[in-house]
Amino acid sequence: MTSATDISTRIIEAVMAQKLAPGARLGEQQLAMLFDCSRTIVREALTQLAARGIVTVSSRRGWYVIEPSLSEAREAFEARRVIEMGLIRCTTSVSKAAIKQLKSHLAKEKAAVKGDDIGLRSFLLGDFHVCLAECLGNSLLADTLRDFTARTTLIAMLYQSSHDAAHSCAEHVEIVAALEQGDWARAEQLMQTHIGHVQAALQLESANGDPLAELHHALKPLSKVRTANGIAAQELHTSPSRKPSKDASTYLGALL
Amino acid sequence: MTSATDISTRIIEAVMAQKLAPGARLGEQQLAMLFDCSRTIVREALTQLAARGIVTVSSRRGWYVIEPSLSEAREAFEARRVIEMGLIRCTTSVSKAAIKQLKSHLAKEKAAVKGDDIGLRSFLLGDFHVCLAECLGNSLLADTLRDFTARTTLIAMLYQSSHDAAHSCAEHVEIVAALEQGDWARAEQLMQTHIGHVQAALQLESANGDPLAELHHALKPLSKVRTANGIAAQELHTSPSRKPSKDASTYLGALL
DNA sequence: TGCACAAATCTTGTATACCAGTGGCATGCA
DNA sequence: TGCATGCCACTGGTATACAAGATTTGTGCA
Repeated sequence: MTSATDISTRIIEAVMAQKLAPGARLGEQQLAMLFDCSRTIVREALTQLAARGIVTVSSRRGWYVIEPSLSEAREAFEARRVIEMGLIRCTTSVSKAAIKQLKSHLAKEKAAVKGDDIGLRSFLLGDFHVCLAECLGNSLLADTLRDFTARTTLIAMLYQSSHDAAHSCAEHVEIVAALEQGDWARAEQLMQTHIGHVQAALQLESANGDPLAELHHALKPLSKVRTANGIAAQELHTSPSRKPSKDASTYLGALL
Repeated sequence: MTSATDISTRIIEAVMAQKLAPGARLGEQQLAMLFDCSRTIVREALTQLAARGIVTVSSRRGWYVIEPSLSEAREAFEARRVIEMGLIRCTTSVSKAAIKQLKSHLAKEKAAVKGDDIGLRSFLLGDFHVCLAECLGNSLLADTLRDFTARTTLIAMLYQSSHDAAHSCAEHVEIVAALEQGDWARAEQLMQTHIGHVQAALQLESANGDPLAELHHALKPLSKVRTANGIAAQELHTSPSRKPSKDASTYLGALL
């Protein structure tokens, strides 16, 4: 038995951990088995996520993790830039406790970057930004940022991000250092370039002026796309076997 | 028969039109009758709105329009400031069509300010900001802003805004003029002061250092609070008569 | 062999039945 | 009269049954 919020939280976390790829199917029945609850609860969770822009429902076909278009990708990055830079710009002071919490987060990030849990690494790199917003004293924007970060994570998966985790982490460290010194202007500038780096690592430009490029990329064999990040994409995208076993853990395992 | 999205849209609009006050009760059964659908659909709509932070559910008691606390109010205004100013700051050009659309919106605003439909006036004054975000090319932030604007509208109702509609509208006109001239810095500055004015019109400060002031205000008779805006609060807050008639239109009429 | 059509199956959409917690009201006792 | 307690009505919480659309599979014909 699980609550709807638990399920939606788990799905968001799985997305941030790159364990659920764009386009992944989220069958109501499958989730109900997986979380040992009725479809009603699953539906509630998926409805929440749809309102937050993480999943969409295709009528009588199923629920799917969103696959942001190029323009949506651009908007998502712009939105993050606006919020995160604006948040720093509006900051006048950061408490000791907040700095401590951020540093604690950075420690976790560093450990994850050294370790081999790619999911955890991806999650923490994204969660830093949520944590930052929270520490800067605006949980409303933090919640919004969580959704947007999940979005950009999906975009990164979809558009083959070549971004380096260690580099990202190092930039996070610099940002926190600037905040600790009270150098807001520098922190803002660092955030600007940081998000720029993340965005630049995508292959968004390929479609500029060439409407076929997107299609071309979309039709690439999945194995090529995903193994670069060391994630077994097949497992994510494959639909359940025709006669699904009662053991739901055989698929959607990313959520457990 | 109505879809869940229709219902949630209607509720958001009612909030922006100040036709649903903070704390207003949204009974599932009542809404189901009002919109001629089952509780399932209503529940879906309310779940969406809860995810967007417009309503909350009190277990086994009912759904209620949120009543933002002082700190939530502060966060909401900061969030709006961050997003709207950031959006203007990131703007490099505004299309002719966008300016035209904004001017069309301003015309509607002016008409509403002169007219006597207070609901429409309130809605349009808030919708301007959503429209602006849309025209600046970010519908993701526009959607976010819709929720935040609804939030600040509720805050304005809760904390007795003394804000003047005509003044607000005039400021909107100035902002669009600055955008048309390509004077982003000025537009940003105008937006800053505009949101500042809206926020300053609230009685948020009263509670600074005096924890009783909030309680004191909260316990004021509602009629005092609301009639200043010319809205019959009783109608909004009054619970249905003990033996509710089948005719749902007797209450929650704000939604029709 | 290839294609069109039909049936079966799977999946979501919606309504409803039933359960459980909350609050109000009446009753009875001090 | 004032207060505590127990009952009842009401409201949301959850599961489930059934309907309806989409997709896939199977079959027969050219």
